[in-house]
Amino acid sequence: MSKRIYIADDEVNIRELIHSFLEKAGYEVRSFQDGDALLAAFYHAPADLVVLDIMMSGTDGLQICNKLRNRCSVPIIIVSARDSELDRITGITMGSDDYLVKPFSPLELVARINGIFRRIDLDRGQVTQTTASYGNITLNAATHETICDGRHINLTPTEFLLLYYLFSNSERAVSREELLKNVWQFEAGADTRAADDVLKRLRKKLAESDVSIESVWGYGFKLKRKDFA
Amino acid sequence: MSKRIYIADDEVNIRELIHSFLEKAGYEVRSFQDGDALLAAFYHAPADLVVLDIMMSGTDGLQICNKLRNRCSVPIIIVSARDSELDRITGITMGSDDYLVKPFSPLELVARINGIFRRIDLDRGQVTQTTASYGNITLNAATHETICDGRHINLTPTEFLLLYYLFSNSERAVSREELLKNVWQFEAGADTRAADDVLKRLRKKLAESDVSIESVWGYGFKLKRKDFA
DNA sequence: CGAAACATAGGCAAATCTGTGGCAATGTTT
DNA sequence: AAACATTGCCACAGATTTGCCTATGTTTCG
Repeated sequence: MSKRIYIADDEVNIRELIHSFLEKAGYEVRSFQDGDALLAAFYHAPADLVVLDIMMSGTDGLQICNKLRNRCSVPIIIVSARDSELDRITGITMGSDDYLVKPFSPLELVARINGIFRRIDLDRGQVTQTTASYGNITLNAATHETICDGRHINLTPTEFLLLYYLFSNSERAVSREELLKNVWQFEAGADTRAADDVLKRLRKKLAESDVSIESVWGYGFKLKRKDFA
Repeated sequence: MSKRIYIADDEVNIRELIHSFLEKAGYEVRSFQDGDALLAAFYHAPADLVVLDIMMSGTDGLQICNKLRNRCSVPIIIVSARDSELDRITGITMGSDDYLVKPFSPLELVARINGIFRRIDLDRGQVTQTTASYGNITLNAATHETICDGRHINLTPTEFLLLYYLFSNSERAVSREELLKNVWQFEAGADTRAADDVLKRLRKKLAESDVSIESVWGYGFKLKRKDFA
């Protein structure tokens, strides 16, 4: 799920610059003219990270930072035109996670934001990879979602399991028996065309995608990318 | 317990400067002439944070950073005489938590190190933190209060537990069995649709909110924000 | 070439899953 | 004691899934 970032800066140019860069980086962004507006929105629905200018009309960035910090552990980045050692140290000591001096590179901001999220992930120790990809399709085992070029494909449980198994063994052909054993947990010997049926439906749903499921005559199936001539 | 910090820098003056400042700040410090020595010591006894110069004899700082990152989640700060946007972005993207340009203020380094440890503490606290948020809803485990847009929502104990569990696992789909096990503490296999019942009531109560509880066919449930197209 | 084996597509119906409203058992408050 | 809240269960309806069946291609092999 995409992370939500709130920005407060009273210079409209900077605000929109940051906004567009962060959106391009895949975040959901909302920007605000001043800290009080941000704070109100945050109370309404918390963000995953906050970018604050120090010099704003109304409550200044440091105070906003303080209020947020008292309330929760949301990561905060302060951006400011003021550049002195003392300013930077104050900003960080007051509770912000980083302090950038204007003019700063939007790309650096993005990198630092990514870094903060990475730090949080590392601390959480969540390194479990739950996705499998092939061609332009990605399966997410954690959410049971199937994405093709950003679009959502609706797969039934059996279809999902079968495709996931194929994705996990994309480099080789898979036999029907193997599918029945691993997807259906049947014991070998079951004489059923069930796998063919699911495959039939999968092919229909994946028609628009990059991925095709070739049949290996007399054996089973194997994944292949369509654009491979 | 005092935290242990390792420093690698081949300029002896800088090394000792940093060393003394960090010790004054209450950390246990060991410094090394180059990255390889630091790495060897780290394998022997890991540190809580590492400060790396980029330009060192032997393996350079970025590579050391990489090796450490592959191995564990220790926080890393890179210090370097090279100052360009690209250098900073590369450093952070490669896995460091911060990038400081020489000459830097030792006090700022200390402040940033404190900041990183604070971030880790905040994240750790999060696990046992009393509040969980999703969309515009915040659950407070301590008071069993549920707030949506500042308004109060009245949840029964079971509803609260279930929603709290969903909030804590908002990034993935949760199966019925898992819910029964964790919310009801039933052992698996209980054939009950109690979860569906609570979900039914929850959905009704959350109808006005940002949050919707989607069902994952044949599996369980997953949180989703409504304003997401 | 022709037959047999295998694979695919469409349709169908049984089985499964999910949401809803109602209801009763239990415990709690007034 | 009566009103209330909570919560699990049931039955029903609607939707979805899925295995099978049949008809129709496609490949292999004698």
